[in-house]
Amino acid sequence: MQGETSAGSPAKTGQGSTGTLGKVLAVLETVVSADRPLRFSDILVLSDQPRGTLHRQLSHLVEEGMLTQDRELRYEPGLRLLKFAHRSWSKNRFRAVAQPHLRRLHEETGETVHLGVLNGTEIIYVDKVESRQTVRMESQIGNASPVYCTGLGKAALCALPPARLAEVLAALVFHRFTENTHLSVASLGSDLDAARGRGYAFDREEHEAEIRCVAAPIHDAGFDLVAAVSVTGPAYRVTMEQLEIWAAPVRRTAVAISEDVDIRLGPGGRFS
Amino acid sequence: MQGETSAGSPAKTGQGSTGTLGKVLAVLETVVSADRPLRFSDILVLSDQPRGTLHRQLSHLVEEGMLTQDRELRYEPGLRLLKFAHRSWSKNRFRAVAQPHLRRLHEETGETVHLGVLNGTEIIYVDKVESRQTVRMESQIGNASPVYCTGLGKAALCALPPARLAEVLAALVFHRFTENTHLSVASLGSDLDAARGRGYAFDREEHEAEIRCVAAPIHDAGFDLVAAVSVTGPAYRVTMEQLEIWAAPVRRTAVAISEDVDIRLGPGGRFS
DNA sequence: AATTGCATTCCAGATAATGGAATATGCAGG
DNA sequence: CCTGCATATTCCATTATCTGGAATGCAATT
Repeated sequence: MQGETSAGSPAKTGQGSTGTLGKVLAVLETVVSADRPLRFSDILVLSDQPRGTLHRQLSHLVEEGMLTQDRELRYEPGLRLLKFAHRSWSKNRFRAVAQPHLRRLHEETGETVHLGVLNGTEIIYVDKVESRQTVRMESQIGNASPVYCTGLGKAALCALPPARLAEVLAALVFHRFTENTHLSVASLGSDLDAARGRGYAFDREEHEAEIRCVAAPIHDAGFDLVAAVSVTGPAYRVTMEQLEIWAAPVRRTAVAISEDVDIRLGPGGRFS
Repeated sequence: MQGETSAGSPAKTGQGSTGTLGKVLAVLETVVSADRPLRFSDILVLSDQPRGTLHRQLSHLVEEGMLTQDRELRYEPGLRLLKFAHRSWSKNRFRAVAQPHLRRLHEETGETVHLGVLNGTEIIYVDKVESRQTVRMESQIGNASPVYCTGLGKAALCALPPARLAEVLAALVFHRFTENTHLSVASLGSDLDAARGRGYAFDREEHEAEIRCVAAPIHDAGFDLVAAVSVTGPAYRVTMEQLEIWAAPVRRTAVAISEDVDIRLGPGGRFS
């Protein structure tokens, strides 16, 4: 009953079990995911709803502040989403527990540290610590990336019990981001086996060219929460040798967070 | 038809015109606003829905990833909210246009700079620049504060055409945050008149003790977007005299952003 | 075993969502 | 000024979905 919620692929989310809510959220997701404001007819093509229905759904979303309309009638994400997210983020207990550990890891390595939570076939970035004060949420927080091409994603998969891993693997849809991106379960699988053996996973410019990282898995006692920490940097500065050196502190951090989660959040103290 | 959407008071949001969506979002807001995970019966008391209905709504929200349930059956905000917000924030065109101006203002003053958008009777923090790398979204981004006790809020109200100002004032519900908080429309009104005259508003420890700020209004040509910039700091370091000095650069920044919005986003180029 | 305090499920009836078709609106070019 | 085209918006009979009071399930507690 709580298996494959996730909101996996960008395509169709609410198949029907959530009634009208699923459909409306699918529409919302369509608009929010778009990289430009969409007009009614754009959305009509992207969604599989009939005209009248879609129009009412959009009106309701606007009226509720989840979407806004500009003067040219195009739809854009609304401010209420930000409001929701702020609360959701600032009260996330898992993040709060992990934060001091991330800080420490950042001090040891000097590079950007990320914390991501496994959500279906995606990793959602929940926190980050970086030196340059380019800063802010802009970068990553809330961003969702595929599991198969990120250090965080692969590390998280390593922590997963076999049955659940199989589910995730079966649900993957591969997309080539760089020339190193895994494009098959076979290829990904052997990488995962190696990572599981070592206790940490690499991202060898698989998601973005010139970016590398090491990541280690985090999980709570019941595997309700599966996550990962990573240290990331530009290829010119961060060699594979360097990553091997950082692997130890990254693992240590991951273990420390895992322990803290079980202690501080207690049994049944999920995250957010 | 687009008047008092807003989601004003924390109490009851969806009155019915948005059908079932409004009710579900009200439930979501209840859970997300709470400062601790809520059990079913807690929510039952807070919402005015009957048992069966509420239970189904919560199930649907969980299934869609908007909420999560921990092992003790308590409900917490889900990760999908973060995902939505990231996109909503990172694509916000108004924020992108304003950012360089905020940076410049921060360099001039050395204190924290905020950007907020008026939304009903609240100001929603959309961006911020600060020196200390305490950093990140944690602080404010996405946070919603009342208009009547914040510099940003009062500045934004100054920009409002009389008719719309009256609407907002009529909808206010006052709450005392400090001993300086305005508690009546009369008191707020004369403060606003003074601010309008000067071109900038103060927050004299009205929202939080020991915190002061100066803020100036921003708006686009059609008043579809009403916002404000501010410089904020701790009272021991930031005197009222200091604020008077910063008023000029703050106003300049506000004007520059207003102009940029009309140029760069063009007519009908709303924000988000 | 009985009780209490929950969460969860049921199902007939009420209501709001549906969706195809008609209408309105805005903007070209004739 | 009219006409045609491409949009967005509204209508309304049908029906799927939501509603909500009451019954049931499930664990702790006494």
